[in-house]
Amino acid sequence: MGIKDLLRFMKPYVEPIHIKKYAGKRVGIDAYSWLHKGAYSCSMELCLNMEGDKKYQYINYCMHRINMLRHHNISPVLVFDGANIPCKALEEQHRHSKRKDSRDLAITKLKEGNVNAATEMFQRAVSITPSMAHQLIQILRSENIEFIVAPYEADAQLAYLSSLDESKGGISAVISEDSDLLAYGCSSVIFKMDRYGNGEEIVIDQVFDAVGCRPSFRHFNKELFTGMCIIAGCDFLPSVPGIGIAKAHALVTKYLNLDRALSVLKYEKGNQMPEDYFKSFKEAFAVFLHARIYDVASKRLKHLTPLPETLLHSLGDELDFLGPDMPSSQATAIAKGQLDPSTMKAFDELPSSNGQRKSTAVNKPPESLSVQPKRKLKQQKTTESCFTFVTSQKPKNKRITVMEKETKPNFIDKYPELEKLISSVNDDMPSILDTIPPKRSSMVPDNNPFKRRKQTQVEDLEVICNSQPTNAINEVETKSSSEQRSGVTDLDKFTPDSQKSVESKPIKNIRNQKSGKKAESISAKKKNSILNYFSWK
DNA sequence: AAGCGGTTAAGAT
DNA sequence: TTAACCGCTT
Repeated sequence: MGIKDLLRFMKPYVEPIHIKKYAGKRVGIDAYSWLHKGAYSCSMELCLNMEGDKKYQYINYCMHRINMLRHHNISPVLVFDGANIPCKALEEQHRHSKRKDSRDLAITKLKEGNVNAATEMFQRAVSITPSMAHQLIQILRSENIEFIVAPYEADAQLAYLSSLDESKGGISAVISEDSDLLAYGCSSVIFKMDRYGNGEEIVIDQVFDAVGCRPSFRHFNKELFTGMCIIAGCDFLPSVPGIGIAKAHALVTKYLNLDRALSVLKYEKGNQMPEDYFKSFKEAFAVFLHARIYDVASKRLKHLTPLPETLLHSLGDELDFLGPDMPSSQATAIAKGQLDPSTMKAFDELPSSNGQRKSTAVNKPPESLSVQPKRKLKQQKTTESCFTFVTSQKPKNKRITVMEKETKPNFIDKYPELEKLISSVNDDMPSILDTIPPKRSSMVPDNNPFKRRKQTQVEDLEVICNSQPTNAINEVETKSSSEQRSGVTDLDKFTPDSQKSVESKPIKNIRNQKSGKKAESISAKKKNSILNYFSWK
């Protein structure tokens, strides 16, 4: 996922920070990455759609982090993925089938009694369903936490918000794990943020401005940077064999012009280059720079950055690969979390995550459990456990221990029979949670557990942060004319001589040998050349 | 020197 | 599931 090796390559520009750097600011969050991490701890419960509240622990995880941010006076803005864009359809399909395989294997292992192996496979099998996202959204609503569901890629939406002034609903930084954010043009991205708020930040303007730091990005701009990312290999277009991030960077640095860089690339690697590479490149470029996003102010879909008429033309007036446009009302309903962006059905009418639960109760977030008449006692306890982030008067460490111990001893005892396991887990759980006084959540915890641990760590970090690289003197700046730079990234000027090659079959190379069948069926569609590349994966 | 496939160690929940 | 490392290839 993301841009191959980009983060490693950008290492010199990574700065350890603490999130409190953004105190008083709005910060965007790639909700999917949190949902996914949160789902690890309850992957089996989610995969099997087991009864009980354990499967809502991912919500706990997300809220924990949200409250950590709020503790530092940061306004979180959670951004959810919408529909898949067509160019990602194949990859999604692929992931889905891998997850299904993992799930089947997990169940087999479980039946065999190998719980450890089963757990591992369940963790590979979890997928984040719209239903899960919606459950988190319901909590966010009730807790007055800002969120938005992107029409398509959350990354693009985050990049758009990142480009807006805070006074216009913009955000000052993005928390994510995905290097794609940089390719989308986010100005400030925080990677690997832990539960205390420590993370690694890349600020793209600092990258462009840095003198004497290698690799040098002097004279780069966002378009060139995105172009470099695509050449290095991204989700939408694999790199030409033998080309990685370093070569891509060297090419773009040398010519500061994507047309020329690609021409040279074709000259040097033409024989290994798919015929429609240029067109695919342009489409990938459009995905990164002109993706469809939701504009809150106008309540409409817009392009991340305005799409030049000429580029539109050179793409054959064909923008389906960005996902279809949609009416304002629909886009708004999606953005507000009222419509499932994939099915376009209202969320309340959705069946539960795997579509087979009888009771609606299990489909509701833990918050609602206190009004469920059935199994009241147990559920109230667990409900509380789902909100430990908010109020606990207890020391955090104690809580964490409780949560950890809650699971394993339980299902280990029961593994021999899957059916029993599914139906009865939680029903006779040891009441470890009994020791926790049932308290109702309050939004802003004064006793926020993140505080203590953080302060010491943060101070250490600040020392690190202040030590800037000072080897600047050695850097010899390459002279390049500004005329050369101006407009050089204008993709409209692309003159690929192989536009029609979209219809041609993908060139055989190492990557497509395994999936030749798929590749052909796709090229038969001859719709979108990016798809041809996906079939190679 | 860079890419790339394979292996291994460390991390998280 | 990364990240780091090794050895082989270009």
